[in-house]
Amino acid sequence: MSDAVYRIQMASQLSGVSEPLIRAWERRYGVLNPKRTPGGYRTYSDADIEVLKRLKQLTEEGVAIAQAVQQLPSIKREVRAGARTPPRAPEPEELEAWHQAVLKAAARLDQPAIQAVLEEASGKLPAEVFFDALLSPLLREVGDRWHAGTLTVAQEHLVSQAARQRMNVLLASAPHRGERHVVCASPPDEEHELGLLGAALHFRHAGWRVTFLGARTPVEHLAQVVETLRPDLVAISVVNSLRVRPFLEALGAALPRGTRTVLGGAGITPHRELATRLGFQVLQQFADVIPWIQESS
Amino acid sequence: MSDAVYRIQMASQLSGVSEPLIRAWERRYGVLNPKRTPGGYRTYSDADIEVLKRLKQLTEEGVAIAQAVQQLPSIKREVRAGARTPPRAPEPEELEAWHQAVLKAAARLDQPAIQAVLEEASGKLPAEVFFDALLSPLLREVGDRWHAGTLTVAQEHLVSQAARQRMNVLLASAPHRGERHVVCASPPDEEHELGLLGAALHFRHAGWRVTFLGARTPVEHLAQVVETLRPDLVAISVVNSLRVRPFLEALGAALPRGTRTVLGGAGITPHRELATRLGFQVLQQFADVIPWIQESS
DNA sequence: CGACATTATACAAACCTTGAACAACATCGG
DNA sequence: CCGATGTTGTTCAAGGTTTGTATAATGTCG
Repeated sequence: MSDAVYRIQMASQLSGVSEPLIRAWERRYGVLNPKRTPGGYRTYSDADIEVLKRLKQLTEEGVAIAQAVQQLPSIKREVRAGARTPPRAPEPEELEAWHQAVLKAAARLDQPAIQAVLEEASGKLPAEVFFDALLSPLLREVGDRWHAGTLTVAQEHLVSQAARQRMNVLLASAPHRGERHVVCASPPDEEHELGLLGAALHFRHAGWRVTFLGARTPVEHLAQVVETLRPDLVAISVVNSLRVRPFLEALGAALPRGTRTVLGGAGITPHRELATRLGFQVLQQFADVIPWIQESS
Repeated sequence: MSDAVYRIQMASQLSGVSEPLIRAWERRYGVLNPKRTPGGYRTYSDADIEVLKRLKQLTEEGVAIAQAVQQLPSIKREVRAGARTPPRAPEPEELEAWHQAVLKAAARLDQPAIQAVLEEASGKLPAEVFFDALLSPLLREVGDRWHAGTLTVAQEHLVSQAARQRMNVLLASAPHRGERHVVCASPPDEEHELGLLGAALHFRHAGWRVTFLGARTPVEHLAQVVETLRPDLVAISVVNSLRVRPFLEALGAALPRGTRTVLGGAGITPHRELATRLGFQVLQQFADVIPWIQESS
């Protein structure tokens, strides 16, 4: 509550709640009592933004705003608890401990132990933070070590198998409903599914309806789904697929005109130009969906 | 948690009871006394939703609503205790209803609906029964229909994707530790993972420690794991792998002498003889692990 | 001055409520 | 077997509530 730094326009952009609506909520339900400048301008703090985000999420899940507001005390408690740890690195020591514990268990090929650590961590962290701050760096390191030869294929697979399983659990328990609809998929010969799972998780928590087709999706399959469901967005993750070029061309031909499509993952970088020419949007990493999700259509 | 947050529309969606019926039940039998907003709108809590779900289940089983209502006190006690409905033998009609519901949702390409049905079923049935009596036949039918051309590739994938996700959730929440240790895997070019997941689930519930390597396991990977962990058993599922023969030969060469190995799945049948000669045990279907699990010691 | 905010009022779409009626079905006495 | 009666889920219309957005007139900031 100390630093009230954002004006209403910025608060609106950061939270995804429209300006008039923020004022309406304040007037009608007394949500937030933003400090005012001498001239009467509202100023919002980071905590205020979080509250707004949470309220928006609740309404998108089908809870009426009037009822959502009644939960304000618990929401604020949540926010305060979440704010105690910096959003970037929640408890760096604990994260590092989990990180090392997984690597140790992997060295022993002890899958139950890997799963146990991931389960503990995913229980103590918000799902998205779990993915962004622990799982994602962990798998990057495991991949690097594998390339460097200090980790065997078995160890690498064991970790990614456990990670995939945990992500499936998180995804299944994430909110389901949403106005906007995204279809998540990867090329037919793509083996890595985790980036896509991470993206799907972010979308769900941002209030999207997610249809998850998974890695190794035939173009024909994807086209059928898009044609029938007409999603607002198609999100495609490319990591180690080898046939990106034919895939992109087939995709361009198969998708209905005007389908908004975003591509992400390490594997897309070499084909950025082709993808752009075909009308796709390209992200450097799939982590970059995060800001993109907020941007409204 | 007595927060009454859902309006009647949401309560209807979440419980599966139609809006007018919720009101009718309230009017006629005094079921639930939802709080009201100042304007008179009903608001329901999570516990209310559970009660509605339970009532719906009872009526669908043939219990008259008037009778079901008399059980309300015990229902509410159940809900308050958070107790799941006691596991019971799968009712053929209910199974059939779920079965059809999934097929219908698949026809609409409605993945959230598929997931919802599977989630409901897996909550009401013991995990193994859920797999054996619902998921397994369901996927066989979906596969058949796909071959027959009455189901598109998209619909088939959507169902198996949702099934895989649900199985991952079940597997993650199954008991972890055990005396005997089994490693579950499939050939490097195997695409179907569900049979393997089912087997893993059975093993876990039978008290085994399971190391789950998943579909598409390189032989090298499997060999490393077996060599290090020295499991009591290696279980391998083969469904639509095309290179079974080289896989089996590589496996025979790579696994340590005396590794007890069991092979199952539709894809193994043509190679039964070779497998037996190499010292592997062959099951007709992977469902046959079930007696096998118990038998061994 | 231009971009941005403020308040107050208004409005339409989506949503909910009540009460009554209705159709389908079972049960029971004749 | 028939019709009467009760149960149960659904449908409809009229009228109120909630909620996001729009407008106008005015003020603040850099």
